[in-house]
Amino acid sequence: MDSALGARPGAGRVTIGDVARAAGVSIPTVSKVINQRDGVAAATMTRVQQVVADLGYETSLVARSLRSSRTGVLGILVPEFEPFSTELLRGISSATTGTGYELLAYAGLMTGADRPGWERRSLSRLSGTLIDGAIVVTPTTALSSSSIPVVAIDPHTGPEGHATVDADNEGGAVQAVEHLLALGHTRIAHLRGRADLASAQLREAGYRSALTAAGIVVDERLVRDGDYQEEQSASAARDLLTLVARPTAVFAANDSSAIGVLRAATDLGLRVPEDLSVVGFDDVPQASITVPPLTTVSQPLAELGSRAVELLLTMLRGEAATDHVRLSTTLRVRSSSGPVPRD
Amino acid sequence: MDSALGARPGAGRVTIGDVARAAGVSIPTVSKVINQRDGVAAATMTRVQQVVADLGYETSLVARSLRSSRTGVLGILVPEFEPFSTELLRGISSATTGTGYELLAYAGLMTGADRPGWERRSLSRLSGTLIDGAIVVTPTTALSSSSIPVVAIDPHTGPEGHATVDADNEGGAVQAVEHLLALGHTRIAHLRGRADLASAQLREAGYRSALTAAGIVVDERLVRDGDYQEEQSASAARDLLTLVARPTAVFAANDSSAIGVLRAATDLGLRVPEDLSVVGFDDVPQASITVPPLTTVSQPLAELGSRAVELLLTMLRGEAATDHVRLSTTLRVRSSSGPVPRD
DNA sequence: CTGTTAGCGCATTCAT
DNA sequence: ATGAATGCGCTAACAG
Repeated sequence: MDSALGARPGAGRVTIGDVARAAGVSIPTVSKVINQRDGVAAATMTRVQQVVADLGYETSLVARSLRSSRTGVLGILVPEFEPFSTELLRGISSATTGTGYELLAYAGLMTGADRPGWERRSLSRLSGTLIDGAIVVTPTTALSSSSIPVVAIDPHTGPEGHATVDADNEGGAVQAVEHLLALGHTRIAHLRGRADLASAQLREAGYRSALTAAGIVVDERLVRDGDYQEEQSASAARDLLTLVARPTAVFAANDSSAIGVLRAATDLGLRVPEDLSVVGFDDVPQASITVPPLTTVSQPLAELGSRAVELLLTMLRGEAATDHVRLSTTLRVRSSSGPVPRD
Repeated sequence: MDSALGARPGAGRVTIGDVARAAGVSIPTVSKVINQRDGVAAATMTRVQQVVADLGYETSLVARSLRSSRTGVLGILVPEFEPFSTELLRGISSATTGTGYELLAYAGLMTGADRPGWERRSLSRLSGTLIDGAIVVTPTTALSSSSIPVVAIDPHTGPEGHATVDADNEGGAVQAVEHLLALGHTRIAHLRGRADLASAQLREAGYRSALTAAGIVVDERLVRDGDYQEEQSASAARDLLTLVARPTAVFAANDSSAIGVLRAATDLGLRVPEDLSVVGFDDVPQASITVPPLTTVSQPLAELGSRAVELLLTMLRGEAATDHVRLSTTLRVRSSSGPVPRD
């Protein structure tokens, strides 16, 4: 007698087998009841449902997805959960509510050498199929051949190759620099982002074209690498701000960089915005609580997320979809930018 | 020649079988190589590793978890992705980085009648075991008998029954009310949260005890239901603010409610803080960008998350752990509170 | 209407 | 050192 087998459901999970045994039917019958398939007597059906309720049984996502091709779950793949991706998540979440899909956000949390390629790995791990479709946040490589529909948000390689939702990086940079020009600044520095990322290249391009359009020749000494990081930006800013002819304004490629500039300025005894104007990019929640509050280019993060969901749902329905959505940015003027200082 | 078999990995996922075939070995051998078990010749090992790299093979989380008991993934279960849970996520993410675990955040996105019990259902779906342990955010029921370690963040039923991390709700409410008392307010109203939630009850208790300690008898007409929601709070606030003896200050049970109060005040032509002081609870990112910026009780959300991770990791290691962590709150004084108006 | 037989992709004995 | 067989929980064909 295999005594210990069915007796103690308290130990582990309740499986479909436990339900079948308790209801006195076979496993496939329970499966049919659960999946609302017909071919089950009404009496059997209610009895099974009763047992399911009693035992608190829930089908295992894992086992089901191994066998069946549809799970009703959308996957969001992010490198880690930081302000940028969590804001996207909010938009994704509200756009998904009521569609019948559930959400599964996955962070590989890769560090160092493993980092590049995280999106391929994560996608591969979840595919096959835990999820019916995926939204990949800031992938650094193209996700061309995947077995499920994939939408990329702000891909670092540009919009080639897959369905994409992104913000107007170049246009946003132009807005930022034009704002500074309008305030009278002419010596405007730029802390660029990671050279390998499309967004960084576009923001730099916007910076250059706005200056050129205003008849200003770009002074290459005023263009430094901030790498999208606060630390590195702070040290680059220190260099910049101790130049003989120091810039009166800095356009940083993202908010983290801008915060680094703010720190450097404070360390050097420069007041913002009286002595130095600073403009960032992204408008993460932290941007409004810096001292002074940061003027920055706002990306509609939540909307980026919801548009990605819409695109993905369209693809899931098998309908043709525009494979590229670009949203416009808006300049959020706060207190870190002001008129050029008179000397 | 079974030509179409191993040749086209582009079609679906690359499975362990594809690798085995390409490397000319059996599936178990590949499995051993991948899981770093010994019993494989060095030559075979490197050959298999080469093929794995070439094909970009990654073990399927799904298949592995069905068979093996450990997945190296921590699950975060949330009702949906809103500001509260995404802030927690950030703390969880940074605390998990470098531990070797990956993160899987799951939102059931239940609405209406299905809502209660979402945590049981989600846990059951992911258990068995996609995840090695779980952090459940604001569960409304006890998760006593689960097959994996579970930590609850801010459980709505109080700290009974499971490992818990929460903030000092009552103490925070006391701070908020004492702040208003210090500003000279005596007619202080309270918009309470959902009656069934422990946090709401504790905040109300703090409100009452702070008033009582100051020798003020609670005026029950000044205590209304806001249900933690902006809409309902706005309408309750409208009632409150049109009373003959209207309150000069409102302590709202959370920030959403406080924002509702702000709206109602504006609609009625009342200035904040000149005519009315408003204090919220939570300090979600939005609290700093309201007009005027909201004075509120700040919960250390990111730290709540990281402490939950620490607790969970301890449990996963099989060590004994204190099963209840309570973090203190701090009052964040911004501009929505001021001295009592003179009349 | 119900139960039997397969097999999803993988990890684990146990043979060889 | 390697491979054949088995089973995880579940669903899809079919057979009774």
